[in-house]
Formats: sequence, C-alpha cells, structure tokens
Amino acid sequence: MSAQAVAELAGVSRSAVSRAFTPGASIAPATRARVREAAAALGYQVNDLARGLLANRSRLVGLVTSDADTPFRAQMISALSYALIERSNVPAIINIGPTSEDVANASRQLLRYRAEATIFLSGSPPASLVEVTRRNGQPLILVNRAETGLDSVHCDDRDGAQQAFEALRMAGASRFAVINRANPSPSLSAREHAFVESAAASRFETKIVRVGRADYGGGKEAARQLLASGPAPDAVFCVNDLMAFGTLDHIRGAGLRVPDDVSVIGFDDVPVAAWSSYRLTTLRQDPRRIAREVVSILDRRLADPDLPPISVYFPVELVVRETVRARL
Amino acid sequence: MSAQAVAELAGVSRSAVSRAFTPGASIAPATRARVREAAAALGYQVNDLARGLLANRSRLVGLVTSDADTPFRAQMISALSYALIERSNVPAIINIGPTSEDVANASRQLLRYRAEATIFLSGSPPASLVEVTRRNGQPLILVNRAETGLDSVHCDDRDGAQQAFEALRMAGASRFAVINRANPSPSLSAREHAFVESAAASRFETKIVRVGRADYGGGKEAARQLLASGPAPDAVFCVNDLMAFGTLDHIRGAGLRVPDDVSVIGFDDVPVAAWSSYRLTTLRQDPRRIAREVVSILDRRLADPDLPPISVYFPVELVVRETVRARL
DNA sequence: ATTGTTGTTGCAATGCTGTGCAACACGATT
DNA sequence: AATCGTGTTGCACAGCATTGCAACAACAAT
Repeated sequence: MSAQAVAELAGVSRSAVSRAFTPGASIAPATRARVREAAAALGYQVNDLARGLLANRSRLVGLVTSDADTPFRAQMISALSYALIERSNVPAIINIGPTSEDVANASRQLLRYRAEATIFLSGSPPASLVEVTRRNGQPLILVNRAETGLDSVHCDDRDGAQQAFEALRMAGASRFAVINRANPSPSLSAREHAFVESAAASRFETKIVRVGRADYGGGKEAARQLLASGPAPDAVFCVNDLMAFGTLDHIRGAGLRVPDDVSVIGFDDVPVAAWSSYRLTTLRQDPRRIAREVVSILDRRLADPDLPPISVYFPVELVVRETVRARL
Repeated sequence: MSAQAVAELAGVSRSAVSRAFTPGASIAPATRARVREAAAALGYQVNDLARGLLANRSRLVGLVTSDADTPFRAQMISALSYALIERSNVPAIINIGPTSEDVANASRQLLRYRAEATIFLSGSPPASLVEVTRRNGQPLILVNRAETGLDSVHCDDRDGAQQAFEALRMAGASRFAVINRANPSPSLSAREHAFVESAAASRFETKIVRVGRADYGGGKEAARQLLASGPAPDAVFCVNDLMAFGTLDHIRGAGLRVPDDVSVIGFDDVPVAAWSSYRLTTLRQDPRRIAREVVSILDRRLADPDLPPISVYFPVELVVRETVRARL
C-alpha cells in the first residue's frame, strides 16, 4: 500500500512511482504505464497525509458549528461541503456545544491537523486561536458574524430587518413586535435592533419578546407571552424562520387569523417556509451564495495572506408569501 | 511551529519535546515544564498529520452522504459527528450526488487520506472500494443499508411497516395506499414491501404510488395522483416523514379531513412531525441511538478486524400523534 | 572506591511522499 | 569519433513526530 511496495513490484525506484502520479513530471510513458499497472494491482493510493506533510497543506478545512441539525445550518453545511469538495478540500465538521470551552477544543483540534482553513458558522474563535492561526497562515472565515480584523461574509441583517418593517407597514400594521432569543448572536441582535430602529424612525414602538431558545418551541413560547400581555400586536417579526413557525402555530391555535389579524415575517427562508401549511413571508439568504463567497474569500486569502481583512455583505431578498396581509 | 523550533528554544532534543506532550513518557518534570513553556511561547501544536503518518492512524472518519440538508440526514450527521468527536476522531463529510461516479470519487478521497473508517449514510460502496479498504484495514460501516459481508446498523424497517399497518387497521381503515419514490433505496423498499405484505396477510390490497423524489414536493405529487385516480384511500403510509408532510398538505388542501377521512403515517420522526400544524403519527428512529451503535461497531471492528460482519438491528417506535384516527 | 540501580536524555531509525541535482543512456550533429 | 543535447532515472534530503536503544549522570549500597 505504500509507494515502496509499488516500486518494488514495478522494478523502479520510489521516485518513479511518485512521478507516475504527478502530472507533467519527467517520466517515460512506458514507465508510467508499468507503475500505474503495479499500483492498480496493489490497490495503491497516494497518501495525502504524507503529501500534505511535505507541502505543509493538508487540504482539510474545518467547519465549526453548533446546532448542525437545524434546517438553516444543515443547508449551510451541505452547501459549504459541496463547494469545498469541488475545490478538492476535505471538509471536517466540528460540532460544538454552546460553551466557549468547546470552541477552544475544536479549534485546537483543527490546529493540530494543520487545517488549511477554518470556517466558523457559529461561535467566535477565541483571541488566542486567532493569534496562532494568523502566525501559521491558516485563514479563519466567519459566517454571519463580524469580528474586527477577520475575514467574514454576512447577509445584510439590518437591511433585511428594514425590509421586514416596510413590508409590515405597507400591510397597514401599527402594533409591532419582534421575537428573539435571550442571548442573541450578533446577527440576530442586529436584526432586532434594525427593526426597532426602523419602527422608531416612523414613530412606532416595538414590543420585544426574548425567550430561551431560537427554535420552534421558543417561537411558540414567545407568541404565548406576546398574546398574554397587553393588546395583541398586528405584526410580528421573528428573527429566524424556526421561531416564526412556532409563532404562527401558536397564533393560529389561539384562534387568531394570519394574516388577517396578525402578520408574521421570518428570516432565512428555509425549505419548510414554502410548505402549504405555513407559506411564510420571509427574508431569504441563499446558502449556496454564501458558500460561494466563502470559497472565494478562501482563494483570495490563501493567495495573499497579507491582504487587509475581507468582509463581504450580500443582500437578503424578501420572499412574499401569505403571512403578511396584502396591501390594502 | 515545529518541534524542532521548540527544542531549540528550550535547549533540548526533539525527542524531549515529543515526550513532553506524551502522557506517561519518561521525562523529568522540570524538563517537561520548560518544554511546555517554550511551546506555549511559540504557539506550537503537535502536528497530528505527522503523528498519524507514523502511527498509521489518521483519526479521520469519512461520512459519506447525499442530501445532507434533509432533516433526517442532518440529524444523523449531527449525531454522528458528535459521537465521533467524543471519540476524538475528526469526521470528514463527503457530500455526494446521486451518481455512482460521485461515490467512487468520494471513496478514493477517503482512501487517500487514510481515513480510519468510513461510514456510508447513503449510496453503497463499490465492490472495488470494499476490497481495498478491507486490505488496508479501514472499516466500512453502512447505515440503513445492508450489504453482505459488511458491517451495518439499521432500523427494523419491516417491523416498522408492520406497526404502521396495524395502527391503520386498528383505526378501522380498509383502503390502503403506500407512497414511495421511484428508485427507492433498499431501506425504503423494505418498508413498502413489508407494508404491502402485512396488508395482503389480512386480505387487503394496497395501492402503490411512486414519484420522482422522496421529499415534500414528491409527497404532494403522490397524493395528487392518489386522489385523482379511483376511490380515495382512507389510510396512507408514507415511507418517510417528508413525503408525509406533502401528502398531508395536499389532502387537506383538497378538502379532505385528516384523520377523519384519511389517516396518514410517516417514518423517521423528524422534529417537524411534532409541530402543531402536522402532529404526524410516525415511526421513530433515533439518530443518537444509531450514532452510538455505529461507534460501538467501530470500536469492536478496530479491536478485531477479523470479526465476522456485525449487523445491528434496532427497533423503531410508533409515535402516536393525530394523523391516525383514534380507535373506534 | 566500586558496583548497581534508577531515571533522563539524545541518537537514529521509521513512516510516506515530493523534488533538486547529478548521473546516465541514447540518438543526433559536426 | 567526439561532442552535444535531451529525456529518464535514482539518490538523497526535506518535512514532522514517535520510540527502541544506548549512553549518561546521579545517587545508593556494599
């Protein structure tokens, strides 16, 4: 299984074996054929680990994420792994819990494997890691998360939130609410704030409800609290689709009609949003687009490590379905 | 960043550096401390690639899958990556398309990286791969897919389908249908056949509808065909949840009531099945359980490569919700 | 003082591949 | 026939870490 064995079988030196598998290397066609034959007979495959050791490039790319089973994350992981494989990288997925200790562990792991780059889908790399990776020339790319001095690609959260407000306002809404989770990521936080500010700019108040988890159950719980306290809103902006589904189900369960009594907007546009039971109006961010941007940054960064930090924003798109009242 | 640099800074040999990071190695505590200090100053991390080269163990485990963004797959990937990281492996996700060429490419990739093992979530490894991996002592584990001579873990598809039939029969159904996709995987196929056989054993016929894709849209399309041709069934078994959601939405959209007019059962129990809009009765297979079994097989197989093929079946559990009529 | 024991440390080999350099063979040219 | 050029091939080193073995120092025991 090693090049040595192939060399012996083919009656050549080990170098010849290496060259037989290196395009454009100086080797006689006959020899190459003989070596390849021997390799096939032995089931030999180049050892990319050893190759990476020599080239100081492992082709491994770390994908650090939490909640990998969540729809949007799953789409991101899928799209990114596709794009990376296309680039002949090997995506290693590091599933972390919420603690920063996990992040540190994961990062160390990737460091030890000399990952060619690391992509953070959630959580932020600790400062110590940033230092070390920079020194080792291992790019760090953040998705939907800004950090000064680091490369990142994010959707325009603020613009999305503004679009949400506009859409709700156009539908004639006047009692606004936003549903978020208690310890929001920077991205979720930006959505909330931008929405509140947009409303304020038009002299509307916004009721804010924050719950433990940013998932379906969280959305339900938030909607319950919202309906239980004071006058019911007629427009709810949920910072992600999952919470929007929970919100919708609770609102409908409570006997209110969507969108007649209350309009709901989500964020992400996960596949379920298009299903007949929901038909959720939402802001789309395209995982494949994000993946493309990430890979593009990766290429540029590897080509020139001294480039100033690259930060790509891309627009989100309002997908109009049926949870926002049509214009009067 | 190499052990050499650390050795020089600490004024010791490279061996000492290695021992400083190897638990239980013969080294003076003072030396170890000094080396660790130097390492910290330089931001040195052991190169696991080189270590793996020597030990002939890369700790890399391949996860071969298609449709990684699909709910059940995403859950599997998440659960497996957790379990593997726990075991201090590095899960590499290889996202493949439907073509067998993709599978071959992916496999080769893993081979070249000397993956410690490869787990197939979809697709079957080509015979050539099986041969080579066996020779190299790289275990191959299949999930929900049987192949003689290979290790595998699967849920009891046949039993699940029988439970589905029983439940529908108990609800008083008499006009049965099963919804599947056109080129079903062995697992989906087993579910269909077992259901049909159960029905036949009780002298019922089953209408079979097969559509292109095993997703929400496929389920919708299948339901459309089902309602368009002949008398409507009063019980539908969908071979996975995604198709069940599509089926439910189409049936309801057509003005029929679930479960009063027609009962529906799915398979997998993905999170959405529990949501208020669906409340789908389904057969649960637990991704974490599967992940545990896979890791357990992995341990045993690595401990003894000559063990006869291990094949683990685990039961599926009927989760009763509200898409099957309560017993009369 | 000599021998033995114990604990540390370095040397050198090992695992696997890529590649610069030099050697070599062979045909072509003068 | 001598020289040159060209294409092929092997040697040896680099890249990084682990580990058996031997050397060595320090200390205890006789």
